[in-house]
Amino acid sequence: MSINRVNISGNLTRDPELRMTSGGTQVLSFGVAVNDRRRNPQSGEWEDYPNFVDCTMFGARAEAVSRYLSKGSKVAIEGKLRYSSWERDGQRRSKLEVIVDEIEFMSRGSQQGDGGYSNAPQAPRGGYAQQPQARPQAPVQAPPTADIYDEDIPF
Amino acid sequence: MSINRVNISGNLTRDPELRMTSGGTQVLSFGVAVNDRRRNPQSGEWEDYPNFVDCTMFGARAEAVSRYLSKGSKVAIEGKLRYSSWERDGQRRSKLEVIVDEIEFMSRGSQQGDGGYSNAPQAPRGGYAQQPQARPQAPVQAPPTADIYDEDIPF
Amino acid sequence: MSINRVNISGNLTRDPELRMTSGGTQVLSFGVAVNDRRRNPQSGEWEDYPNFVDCTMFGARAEAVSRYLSKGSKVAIEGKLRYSSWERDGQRRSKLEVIVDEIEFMSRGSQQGDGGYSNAPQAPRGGYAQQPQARPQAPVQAPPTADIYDEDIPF
Amino acid sequence: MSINRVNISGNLTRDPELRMTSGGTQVLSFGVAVNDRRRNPQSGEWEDYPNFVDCTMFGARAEAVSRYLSKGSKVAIEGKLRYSSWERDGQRRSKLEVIVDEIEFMSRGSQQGDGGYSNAPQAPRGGYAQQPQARPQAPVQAPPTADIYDEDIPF
DNA sequence: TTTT
DNA sequence: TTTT
Repeated sequence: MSINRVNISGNLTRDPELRMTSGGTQVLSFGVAVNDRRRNPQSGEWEDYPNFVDCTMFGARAEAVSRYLSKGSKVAIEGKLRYSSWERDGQRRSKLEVIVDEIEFMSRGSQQGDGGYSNAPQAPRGGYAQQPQARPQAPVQAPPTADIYDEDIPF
Repeated sequence: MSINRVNISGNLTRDPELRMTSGGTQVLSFGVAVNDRRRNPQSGEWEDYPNFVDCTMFGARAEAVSRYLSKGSKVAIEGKLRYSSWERDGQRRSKLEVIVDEIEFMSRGSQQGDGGYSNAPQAPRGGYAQQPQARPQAPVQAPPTADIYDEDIPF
Repeated sequence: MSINRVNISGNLTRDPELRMTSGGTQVLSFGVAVNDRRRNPQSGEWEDYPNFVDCTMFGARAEAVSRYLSKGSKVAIEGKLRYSSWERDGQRRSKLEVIVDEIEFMSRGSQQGDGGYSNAPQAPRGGYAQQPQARPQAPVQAPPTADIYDEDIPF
Repeated sequence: MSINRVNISGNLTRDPELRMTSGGTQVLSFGVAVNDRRRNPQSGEWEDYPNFVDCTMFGARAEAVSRYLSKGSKVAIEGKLRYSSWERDGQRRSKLEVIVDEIEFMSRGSQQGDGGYSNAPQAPRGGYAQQPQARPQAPVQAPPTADIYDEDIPF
């Protein structure tokens, strides 16, 4: 009917949260920081400006995916925009988020202590009862940037 | 660096607004309703759920484009997500919008009185000083839907 | 699994062809010219370079859509890339095409004689038995471009 | 003008090739296999159907990127479709490829011998004179798939 | 011509 | 704040 398509890549800003609708549908929520590299008008330096995008994923895959994602994980996502609005304290609020159709893991998250990075998903930790929120919060280790810019070229 | 790409189609929810930054850059703002056709769980009827997407376009094309768009215009847009946040009344607010890289006109808006439809952009009305907001608000004439669904098929 | 997403807009290069698989699935084939506007390095003039993209659409919607499209129709398409290869005369041949998930009509095609353009889909001509290939081949009337460029701006 | 946007992810089918136009522009060519997971109609098993997509990247980034990619590397790509045609042996030939605007590394390729995986790009091996084609062809070590499917869920 |  |  309409075209509604989003493709983004970035890092999870928090551990994903898994919940269930009353109808039994699994719902996974997480935030993705999509960095925009721009030159700072003042300093002239290149800086990353994060675009914080809330993402929601439904269904059985949501549950499976949740076990492989944590804060810091790098992902590529395909989905669509979804608008919602509500009222709070007499004020109209609204948000725009991304409903995830496809997700690819570009790294495991920050849970490992070895300092290594891997495109292999982390081994799922804990049983199905374990809530993602219950994971120990390891210090976030910034992954090395995987992108190349003209300014990196030494000639 | 990151991938950040949005493709949407829909109808303008209001006349576009053109303004200028202090640096002289033209900025065009408009809203697009991207409809999502879903079956109403209660009634079982097909219904359009609108996703309201705020769009911003920069530069000289913004000014040109503004003369061809009005409330109701159907457009196809390519752009990227941009997040911004600010504080109001001690409350943190944020929004996600689409920065427009490419726009295509799929109809003229609602300004014509002849009931005809055209994919030709409306002739630009008025000179450069005329503000889009100043346009007379003609009654909106709904164009027939241009999409075909399985349920339309009579066999 | 993988991300595979294409969004294009352009004009049909020929009337669509509808056929049926042995399994009874409807298959619609058409070509879309996606114009790329580049400056000619010799003349310095802006020129449109067409990218010819073969598109295929499956299922009941394919049949319905076929009645609203003809050579010259402007469409916006969302789909995915599909590769296929075969052998002919001992030579390996391959092609890349777009499998259509979503299509939007941006104009009716060239079948009308009035020279007018419309974003209303053409009234379906003929009953269900009528094959698209049977349509009289009207001369193609180039639709006016619906896009605005910087160079159009008279100041 | 037109919308022309492609987002894909997949694995390099060969080491990238870097060349230079007569005008001094760097051109990087590589193939990407974008897998489509479908159930085999005969066996009922899930199988990967590869879509082989030729990719071309221009400019200084092309040269930089070439040092971080090799056969097997997983990438996410954003770009546009480009059609070209030519004549060979009196036969008209054409191809559709993707011109790369953005690339992200989702793994290093197959050049390492340590069996480890990393989302960190491989350290660039060799000086600028070294041609990608000159790289020793290490045995390809398949990374574990980074995607989760419903059928992986053990309940 | 093909990757995982 | 909303379009069709």
